Amino acid sequence: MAAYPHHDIEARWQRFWADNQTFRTPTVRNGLDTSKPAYYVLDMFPYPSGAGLHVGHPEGYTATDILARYKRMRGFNVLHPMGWDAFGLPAEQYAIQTGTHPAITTKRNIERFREQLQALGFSYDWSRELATTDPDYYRWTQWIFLKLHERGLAYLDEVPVNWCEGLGTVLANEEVIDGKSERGGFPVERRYLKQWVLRITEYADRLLEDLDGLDWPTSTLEMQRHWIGRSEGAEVDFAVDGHDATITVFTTRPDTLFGATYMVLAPEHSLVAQITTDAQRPAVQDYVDETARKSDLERTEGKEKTGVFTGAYAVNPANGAPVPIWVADYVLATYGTGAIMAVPGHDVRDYAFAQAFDLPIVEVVAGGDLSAEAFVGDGPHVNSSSEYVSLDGLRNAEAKAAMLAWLEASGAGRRKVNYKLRDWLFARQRFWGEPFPVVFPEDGSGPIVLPESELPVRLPETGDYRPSGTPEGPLAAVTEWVETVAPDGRPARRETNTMPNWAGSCWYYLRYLDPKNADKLVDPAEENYWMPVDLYVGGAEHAVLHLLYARFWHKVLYDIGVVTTKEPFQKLVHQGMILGEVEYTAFRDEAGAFVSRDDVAETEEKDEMDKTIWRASDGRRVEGVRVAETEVEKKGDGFVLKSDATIRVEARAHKMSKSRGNVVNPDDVVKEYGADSLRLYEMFMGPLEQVKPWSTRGVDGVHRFLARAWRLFVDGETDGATKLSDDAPTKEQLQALHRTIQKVTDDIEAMRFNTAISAMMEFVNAATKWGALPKALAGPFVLLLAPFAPHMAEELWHRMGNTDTLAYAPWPETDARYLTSDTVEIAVQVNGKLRGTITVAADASKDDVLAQARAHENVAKYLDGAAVKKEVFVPRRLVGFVV
RNA sequence: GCCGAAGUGGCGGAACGGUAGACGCAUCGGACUUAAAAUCCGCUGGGGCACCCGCCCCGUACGGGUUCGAAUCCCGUCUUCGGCACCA
Repeated sequence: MAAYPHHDIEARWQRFWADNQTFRTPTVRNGLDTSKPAYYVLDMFPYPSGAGLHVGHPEGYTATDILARYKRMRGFNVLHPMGWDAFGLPAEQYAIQTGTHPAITTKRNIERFREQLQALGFSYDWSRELATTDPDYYRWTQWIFLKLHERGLAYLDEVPVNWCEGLGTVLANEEVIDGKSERGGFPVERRYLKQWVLRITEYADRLLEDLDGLDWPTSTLEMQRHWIGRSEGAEVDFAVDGHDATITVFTTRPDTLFGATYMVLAPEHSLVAQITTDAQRPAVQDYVDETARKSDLERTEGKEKTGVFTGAYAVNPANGAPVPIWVADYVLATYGTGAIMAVPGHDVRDYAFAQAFDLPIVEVVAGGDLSAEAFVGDGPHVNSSSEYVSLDGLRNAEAKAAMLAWLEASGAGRRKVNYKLRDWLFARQRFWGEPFPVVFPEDGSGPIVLPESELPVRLPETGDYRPSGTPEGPLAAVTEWVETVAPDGRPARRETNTMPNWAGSCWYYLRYLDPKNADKLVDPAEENYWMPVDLYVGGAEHAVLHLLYARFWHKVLYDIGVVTTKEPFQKLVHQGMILGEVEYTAFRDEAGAFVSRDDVAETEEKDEMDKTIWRASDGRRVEGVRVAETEVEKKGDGFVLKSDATIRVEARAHKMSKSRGNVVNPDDVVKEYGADSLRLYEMFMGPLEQVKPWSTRGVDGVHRFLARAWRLFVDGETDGATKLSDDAPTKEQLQALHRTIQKVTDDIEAMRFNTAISAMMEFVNAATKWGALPKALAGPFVLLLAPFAPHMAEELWHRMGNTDTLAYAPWPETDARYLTSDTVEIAVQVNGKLRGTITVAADASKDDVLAQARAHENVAKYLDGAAVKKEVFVPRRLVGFVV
């Protein structure tokens, strides 16, 4: 299907770029001309999986490559690096199965990924390539850990962790979805283990505030804000009647303190055992045991409230009233203080609980109907006074302020800001991760963090990679590695946990600036010149974790003077997912009869392939069968079978997956259509941020466009012979060119690559009609095409007689003279409806245009006999009459 | 349930509040060819009148509103996608 010799061309130019190091960017200390402006355009680096590149990868990479190539032509120094996020579970699992050291697998996968990326013609500076698994790299990951520890931001804690038997490891909260491991879907249970934890909460406020200056998608900013989850309120102390104990609660509604009719402790709360009365002890004990056995999933899935009375009472500090203390699992041990004051009148969860257990509901804010539901809105306070304090008549905001003032004055409470964000569990029981630079002396004294001079702490060359099945990782079994001596000479054991996958990706964007530096993480001169990253492109799945963790580390590095910017990534764009080709699915029952889509119900599963489907009317199983596009037709909102229009079918594109068999392999596309076609198609599909389905026919379309462009230059019969004309371009031709320059330039700047490509297609369509393309237009056009289809552009540039790469040729300038034409077409509306178009001189006066508009035959018909009340004149576009 | 994004031809998608459907795909027709492929040219939202240029009505998920004029702005509803989910 090759309509032009893309194989030869692409191989030749890839070799040229590599041989000539066309895209190598020198370091600042090594001769970079820093009088030029800097542009740092970064891709989220991939995990080099054994499956190789996916068509989703080149989407973002092509977008950044277009920007990189464009900015070079505009005179910027461009930093456009690539590397590998190479620690991770798959290599370790492969190691378990085959005994191959993960380093070997990783190296192999990286080589394949690099080859595949190079086959797509990306203009990376490969001299800056890095891998997180390289000891020269992770030495600095470890170094950052030392700095974190120095500043008290890394600590060992006995924390409830998500122990996953199936993976033989502990998972981070965010790696657990619905009580199962995100990877593999194994059950997860709680266990208490001593683990390294990073104090990210100390940076919560800064992480929140500094979001304001960033050019990021609003959804991502919102997700980060929610994840940090700052809420302002108060801590209130309740004395426990008959015990020398105080229960402190956190509340965002201190104004409702008078409405607190009971309290709830989380089952894990440390005071539960102490305050429970003997009579209630068996019931409480049972309840606590039961919740401990439950996974998070089971705890959250039943929406009905459960709980047990402890028999104890607390004293409401605002009025001295006794408040019964309950234990219930709807209160989380990990948020706030693990205890709440329950105000059923004005909190929906407390209301549900009070209803279930027949607890009193007191109105303290007027305006709702408490017999029906909790009232959470604003209103005047009632029933809220005592000998100590009164809020009656105040609305929420004033009542809050008044109560806070009283709490602080009386010592019963204090203002408090709380966060959903928790400290970051920073240890994994895995082999294939960064070792901690930490040893534990055999005598049982605390951990010793190694000095900088001992870095890097390397992973052992051999080992048994199997999870030990205990919370200790596989490294524990590598005796010759584990047994060591502490810096002071005492025998010691190494920390056998490793760092999580996020560690290496938290700071890689800095190492690209100075990848070979043996003395420093990054030289200040490099950091100063390049940072921050001007454009960062990657998947929305990293909206919270990677981006939040990286921002945290960046701020720590800022505090210790390694970097000079508060934020690492100035502008962020998420590319949308590429789905498989649209598929039509019909449903049939066990007897083989078709069932309409409307009559099919399905279970809600995370993974589509796990869904069960049945006929809604009788509950019998049905199965989906694929039907060809030719078998269906559009009817109403959806598609139906041509053979039976009452049977609606499902028409949708699915996520690419091996099990569905709809994965498109970029290698195949490159082989058949070439890299330029793949690049162009991925950009032409639609807006970068949008989810969009793959279409092989669409690839064909852009390939045809490239072939048409090729034929403008090269005679298909003789190859080599140029078809360009020496004629001076006409004014019309120059106008076409300059409009294209303008449009392509604007669209690249705004990352609207699909419409930039449309503009070039229009130019080629016009040029095809001209018969021959004048040389004076051919050069600028090739330069416009270059960021998108660099191989073809280089080849054509070369064939036009240029001897060097066009990678640094100046970007074509628009000439304003050719952006306007002498005449313009103007729409004529009467009462807002289009009634005709007229062609007038571009600089025609308002009166002339109006006169011409009135003279238009069809317009005149509508104006005839009607009084014109208003005339609208939009220069160069439209006139309107209101009658 | 909450937060965010989005609903436009057969399909992917274009449209500073100003001629809706650019560009591409698919379909159909024509040219070239012994034929096919490739290529080139043309048509293509729906309906109606005219069938010679043309003209009219409807149409951007649905219902309202603002405006001379709304895919675009405002209010409400529905649907889809992504995220969060007892966070006090």
